[in-house]
Amino acid sequence: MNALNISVSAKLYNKNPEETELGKRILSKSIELMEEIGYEHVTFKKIGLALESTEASVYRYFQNKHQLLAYLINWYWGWLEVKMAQEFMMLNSAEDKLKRAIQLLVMPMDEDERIPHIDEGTLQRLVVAEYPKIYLTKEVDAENEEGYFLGYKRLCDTLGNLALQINPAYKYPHSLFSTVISAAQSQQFFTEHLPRLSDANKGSGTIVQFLTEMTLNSIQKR
Amino acid sequence: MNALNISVSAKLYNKNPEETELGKRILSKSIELMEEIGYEHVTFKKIGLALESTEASVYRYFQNKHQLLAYLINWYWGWLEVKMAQEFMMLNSAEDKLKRAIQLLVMPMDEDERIPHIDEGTLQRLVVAEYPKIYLTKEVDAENEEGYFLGYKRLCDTLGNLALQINPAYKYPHSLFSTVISAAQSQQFFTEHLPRLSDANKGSGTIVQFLTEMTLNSIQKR
DNA sequence: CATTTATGATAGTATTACTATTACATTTGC
DNA sequence: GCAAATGTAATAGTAATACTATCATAAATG
Repeated sequence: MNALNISVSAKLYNKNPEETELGKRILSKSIELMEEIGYEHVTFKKIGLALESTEASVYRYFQNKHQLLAYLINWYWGWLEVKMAQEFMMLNSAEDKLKRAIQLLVMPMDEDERIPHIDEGTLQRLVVAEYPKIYLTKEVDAENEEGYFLGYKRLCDTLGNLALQINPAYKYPHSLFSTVISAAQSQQFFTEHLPRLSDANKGSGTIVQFLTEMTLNSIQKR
Repeated sequence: MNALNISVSAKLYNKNPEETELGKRILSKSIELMEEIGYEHVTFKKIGLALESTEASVYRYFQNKHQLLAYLINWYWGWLEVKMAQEFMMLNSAEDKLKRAIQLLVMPMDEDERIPHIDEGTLQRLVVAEYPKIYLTKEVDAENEEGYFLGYKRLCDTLGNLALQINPAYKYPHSLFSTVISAAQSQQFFTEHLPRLSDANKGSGTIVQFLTEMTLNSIQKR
């Protein structure tokens, strides 16, 4: 049960929250709180209160709410990639790896006991509910240069390369996997809140099947 | 050059903006302003100022910024559907209609001179930059009941039915087209701001090809 | 001509998103 | 064991935001 560190760009915090107790409690509580009341309704004051600490203390770690969300979401993509790398070791074909990757994107996550201060399941639900908000802003270009989106980009690359192993002539690996990852998130959201926009009833099985078919049909040479 | 009216649910405004001059100017100016400075930076005060009117006047038409955005985006989906219906009359096969629909989702739009107070091109760019924000909130279930997302749902249905004409056994028409419509938007955004997440260089051609291939490969019986 | 409707002008409130300062407790380095 | 650095709490203050309310007036309508 050795510790595991997910690396997140230093531009995503004022002061590294992984390095102090309060920092870790901020991560833990803000995931909870954001998932519970929604990003828009969160303020640093409320986080401070929930921590029995203060607004000012939270500001020491993160410049603002947006940066905090970006941190959490990047952490999640980084963690998913580690998780995928582990699982891929047990698989041989690129196709099996892709299938497994799609499952990991969609299936509810268990707590990773190597990282006690972050509840991965809650974080996953947070990502489903909020992830496009980190790039859909007028600051996207500046933040892109700061590395706000590296986690997402890396994950897309990884999956895109698997696709190219299956069919080196496939022309749209980046577009396909940014689409698949987005769809993995939005289909979960739609299934729960806007069911007319999906064909899944409950559970993640249908979403996995839909995405797997779509992915493999797109890649395969014919 | 006869007028054309796009119907938007009455729950999406306090007072129908299409019915007064000021209302139309509010639509026109807020599209411009939101596209220019971004949703987050818009306030009703700024809209009032841009109109040489007042904050209070804007509040008479819309309860808040979120409702205004929802109105504009619904208007856009409604307008797109009308546009598609027109174009479909000139086409015979469901496949051709789907191909054309994807083009309309992605290609830059010309101003529709039947509706002088709305610049469809600017509105399209606004939708690309902001559309998930109308449903990614904790209020989604309540707003769904008010009809905030009808435009999107109807468009998905329409395209899903075309897919079923091609292959009545296809299992995921709703998921596929909510994915394709979302991807049409996000690929435009990525191409401009996060190019590592797409394979398109410039222009909308590559995006259209990618989406068309993905769609047809998914639907087709094999 | 009377009245409804639309708009403008102004004021006010609670909340948010910060910034700054001070003080104190704890850890660490020597 | 002491000094310095670090982490945190407490408090105060500011500018902007998101509204709500009221009143006056102009224009449209019946």
